Amino acid sequence: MAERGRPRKFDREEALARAMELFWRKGFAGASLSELTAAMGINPPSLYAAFGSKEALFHEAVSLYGRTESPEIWLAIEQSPTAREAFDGFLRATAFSFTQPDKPHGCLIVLGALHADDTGSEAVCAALRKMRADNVTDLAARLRRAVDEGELPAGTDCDGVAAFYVTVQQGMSIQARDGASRETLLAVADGAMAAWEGLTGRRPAAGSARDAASRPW
Amino acid sequence: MAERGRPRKFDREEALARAMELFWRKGFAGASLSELTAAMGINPPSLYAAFGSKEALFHEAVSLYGRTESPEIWLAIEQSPTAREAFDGFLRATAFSFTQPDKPHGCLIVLGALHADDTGSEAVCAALRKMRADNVTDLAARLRRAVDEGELPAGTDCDGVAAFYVTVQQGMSIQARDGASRETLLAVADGAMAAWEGLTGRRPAAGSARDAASRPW
DNA sequence: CGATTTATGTATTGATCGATAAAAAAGGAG
DNA sequence: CTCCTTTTTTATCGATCAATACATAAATCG
Repeated sequence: MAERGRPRKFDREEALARAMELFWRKGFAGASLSELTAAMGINPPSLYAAFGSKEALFHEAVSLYGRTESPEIWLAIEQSPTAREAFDGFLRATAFSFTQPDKPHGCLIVLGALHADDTGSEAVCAALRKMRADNVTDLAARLRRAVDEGELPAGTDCDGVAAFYVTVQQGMSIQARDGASRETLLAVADGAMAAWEGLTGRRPAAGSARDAASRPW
Repeated sequence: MAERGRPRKFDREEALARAMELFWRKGFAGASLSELTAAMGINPPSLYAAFGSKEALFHEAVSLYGRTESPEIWLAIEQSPTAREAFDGFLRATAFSFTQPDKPHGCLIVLGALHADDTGSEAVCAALRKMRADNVTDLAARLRRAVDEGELPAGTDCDGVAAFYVTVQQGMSIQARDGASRETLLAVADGAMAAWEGLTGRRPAAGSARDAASRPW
């Protein structure tokens, strides 16, 4: 039952946290093995013995990120009594999470691996893309609940509204990485909420694209 | 006056277009020299003789991108009679530009170099960041013009509104890269325009962050 | 104790990165 | 033709990439 062999000298969770921070700041491809091992305070063989590979380490780092950095955001979605408060809290918690002092700004899941190319990062890129898609699904589910509960009209385009708010959140990752202040991101959140009534009120029946005849572009 | 020496065998503009397309698809760090030379149909010495370095080639590619891929978007800003039509056209042109068949989806300026780390891409990253910041400035200038012309009230937070719409556009880059359809992006554009009246109507004086006590909803 | 097991530190591995050296090739100038 | 300039092709350069071989160290087991 007891541990066999030489005991590990470093704290696995602590090393993983350092790796997460580096991936968050520099992306999957941008964080090299030498940088990772330096940040984690270990040598390459220890990294591979403990985590398997750079890609496996990244997946664990993303999992840790989801458990430690995002929860306030999704708590707002689940625990707010109304969908409007849920989405407002979602965006406001995002503004706070993306501009924490002493932490990389923006979201690891958005900024961690955008290009499906970088040295065999296809699987990594696909995993993050799926997480981003799941976010849209979760937001849409919250909107459908609001429709069922009578808060929103039956004709609400839940997928479209969810896509809009996720798009704003993803844009906030770029803005945060570019140095936008917390106040600026909160103003962006307010802007997005200004669309709430228009988006969730009675919609013009079918289709979101207006007739193209009137606009040459 | 005439050309001296052995004439160049390849078309410089054509090769640059191929490089732009590859950078657009894979980012600055993700596009390797071997991939670039293969796409451009030339050997490394020809690339360096014609463009100087990978970074200089990227800058030229970004310049070409701005001249060939974006203009419709900024035409909408300058030529629309009202600010509302300007921003609506801006987002709709973006939705079209980001989902062109046979071209990488999303924006090179947003997706080309997000992490200031990748192998000496600091200058590249800073250049794109400046272009993104200039976009906010340009949008804000259009809003100030609308204030001067009486279309928008004097208290309009032009910088805040511009930040909001740029954030939406940047989020559309992520969405487009993730496979969002043109219709989805147009719906997102409609969602952002649903915020127009709320954003450009009379605002609560100073500051963008609300005091939580007086939610108008 | 010796045997076993696991982790560590050092030193590399082959592959690929961005960037060039060197020499042959293709044009105009004399 | 012989120079001169510039581009071409071929074959790399040293640095860095992600990932390991190998021998040693530190623990438990019998």
